[in-house]
Amino acid sequence: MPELPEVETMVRGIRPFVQDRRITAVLECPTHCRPLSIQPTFSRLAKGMTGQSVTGVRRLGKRVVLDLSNESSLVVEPRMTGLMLLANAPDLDHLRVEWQFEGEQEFNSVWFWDRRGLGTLRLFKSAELAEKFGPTKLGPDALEFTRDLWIERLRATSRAVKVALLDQKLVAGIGNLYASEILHIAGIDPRRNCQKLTKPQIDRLADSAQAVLEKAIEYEGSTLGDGTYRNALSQSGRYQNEHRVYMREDQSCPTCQRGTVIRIVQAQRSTFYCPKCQC
DNA sequence: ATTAATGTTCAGAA
DNA sequence: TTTCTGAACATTAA
Repeated sequence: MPELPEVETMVRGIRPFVQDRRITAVLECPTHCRPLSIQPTFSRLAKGMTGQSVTGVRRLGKRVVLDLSNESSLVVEPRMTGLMLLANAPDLDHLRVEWQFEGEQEFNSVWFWDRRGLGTLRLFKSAELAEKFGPTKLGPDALEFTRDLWIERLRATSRAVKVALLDQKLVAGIGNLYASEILHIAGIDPRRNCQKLTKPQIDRLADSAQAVLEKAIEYEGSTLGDGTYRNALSQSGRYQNEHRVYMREDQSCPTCQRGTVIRIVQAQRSTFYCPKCQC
């Protein structure tokens, strides 16, 4: 589930213990699970990272990027259940990779933990990275959007607005959970054709996206019922307590009180909304 | 005991 | 060209 707020929380959590520190070892954790997708291979990744310093830690859409002193970057894609941890892994069996750092501070390792194992780790040269995640592959970050950019990008497709919000080429960082929450606060029917969105609706969408994502970062993301998502210290997020529609099927609408939240399926994913006040 | 669902991405088909 | 479908995997709920 890690979407923009969760990945931003991971980046902020590990940055103080990773930035400007030298990597002394990269280790594959013992596990009974199938191996993760690591490119080019685990041993090449370990060789390319060991001895390097981390020059920066940043978020690229829903990915965590560690920039290294040798002009290469590690791209961590948590997908469904991946976590970047400084301590307190939920269990040992799903720990995948450990990076150890030089010196003695409060935390001296970072782990990648992934229960489902759909996450990926990739090491790129700077030039490859720029190409792989350039503007043709990844849209502008959701937090960087302006109203004009929303208008330009949404008007260019005829898909349902909920489906368009999940398109990382259109806008980077929004996933299934926050798409429903954003559209609810904006009062927009998730099935609405993007080309039929009015100017006031797009203005509301722009405001709502900004507000929801910023508040979710402040609350350190959403930890759902299965408790998978955790911050770098393995503590739960708090934004799930603010959810208005996501996973609240049959509950009354917090906006209009008249409607009941319903669940529909779009692009094979659940969408939650209030049919009374989202139109 | 099967089957469906759960967050994401991408290749390949329509 | 754009949009849709299914698969990658582990775990839980019905």
